[in-house]
Amino acid sequence: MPEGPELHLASLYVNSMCEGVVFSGPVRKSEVSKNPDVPFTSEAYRITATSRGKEVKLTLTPIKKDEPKRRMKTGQAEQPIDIVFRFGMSGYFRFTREDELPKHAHLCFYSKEKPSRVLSFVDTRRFGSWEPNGTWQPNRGPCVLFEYKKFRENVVSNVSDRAFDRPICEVLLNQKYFNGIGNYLRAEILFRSNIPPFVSARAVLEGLDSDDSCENENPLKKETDTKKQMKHEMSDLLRLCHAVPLEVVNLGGKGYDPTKKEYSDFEAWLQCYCVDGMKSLQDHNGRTIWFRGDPGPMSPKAKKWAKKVNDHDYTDKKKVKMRSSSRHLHNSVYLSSVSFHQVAKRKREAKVKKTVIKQEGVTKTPKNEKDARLKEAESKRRKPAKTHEVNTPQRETRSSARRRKTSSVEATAGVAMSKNKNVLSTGEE
DNA sequence: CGTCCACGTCTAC
DNA sequence: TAGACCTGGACGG
Repeated sequence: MPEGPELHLASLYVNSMCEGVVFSGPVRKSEVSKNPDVPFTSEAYRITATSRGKEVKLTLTPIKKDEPKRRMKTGQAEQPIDIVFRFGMSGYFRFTREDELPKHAHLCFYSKEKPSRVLSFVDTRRFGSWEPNGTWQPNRGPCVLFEYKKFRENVVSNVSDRAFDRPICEVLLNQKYFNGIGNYLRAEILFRSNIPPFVSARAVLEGLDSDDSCENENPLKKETDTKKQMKHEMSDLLRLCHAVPLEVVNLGGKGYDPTKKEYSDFEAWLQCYCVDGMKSLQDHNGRTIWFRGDPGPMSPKAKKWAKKVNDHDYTDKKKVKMRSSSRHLHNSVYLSSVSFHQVAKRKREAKVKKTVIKQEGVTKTPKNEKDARLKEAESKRRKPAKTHEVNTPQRETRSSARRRKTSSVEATAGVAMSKNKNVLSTGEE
């Protein structure tokens, strides 16, 4: 669940669920968590939340009574405290009855009522963390959602930073500059801007104005600037870093609470990430980047895999093959956020009908366009084309009809995508 | 059953 | 620039 929009939706969730609720007693941590204890206890306190980028801050505010002395004695808090959370890969908040505490609830706040209700921080994989009396992590930049102006200035005034030497898709995950952007957002943002993922970040960003003209509400200016301006604004990468996550927030808070919603909205919203017909590659940090068309000049090619088992091309290829072919079908395991889960499921189902074929290439020879076209045509023709890997013909059972996205590991130039989102190809070999 | 994969940081060689 | 840190769903055998 956790990129900027989900963190913000989490804060909205806490504020709406906990409005008017009085909490009481100590904050309890699960046995298994390695995060710090939260040394706070109060007879009566309230909880509110705010978010910034990929962090959420809970504020516990004791409700005033008029006997400070007594409270002092019993170690009761008088002053509010903040707890700053990072969600890792699977964190989220839930507010439930005490008897229905979710599995993997690692930090719990109990309400004062008889059968208590509990606000809990749930985190299956435990990559999440919290800091009592914490502040926003100092090395993280301004929030792409709610500090847009500062965010923009921070990037524009620092493009000379070595951090921008890298490909844009990798820089977008740098929280010092893009606090709130994560793996699905970077794919969606680049997709909409039509910028290949592996082009130099500096090349893309330098020349952008620290002042986003969209922010100027000056009507005169609007009039004078025409379509050109609009176009520029729409394609301005930094603006998209704000606008795209905002769209997710606007899909609704319901999209967040795993119990309530259908996640079809979120699924339908994705245009690139895990979408059939899109390509994917591992970036230099081993993260999967989804994109369409040309990967760009700084793409990692197939080195990553090739180098490992260099001599043994059989095993190596086999391995590569497995990844590429099976990966797409599975990216679904997002426990904390059903949305992703559902997304994958839907795609798989849709897949059955469609028949997409793709070709993988991780091997040498980037082929030329003609080949690409031939391949594509070929794959279109034979439906469930098995992808032939050089040595390992990988078979795909029709019955299991798994879904498959295209992947292209090679930096093959953009293979023209057919409009049918289903088809694609990119193969090498 | 085993392998692969996942919305993210972290720290250590 | 690798691992480490974790759990669990989907698949393949």
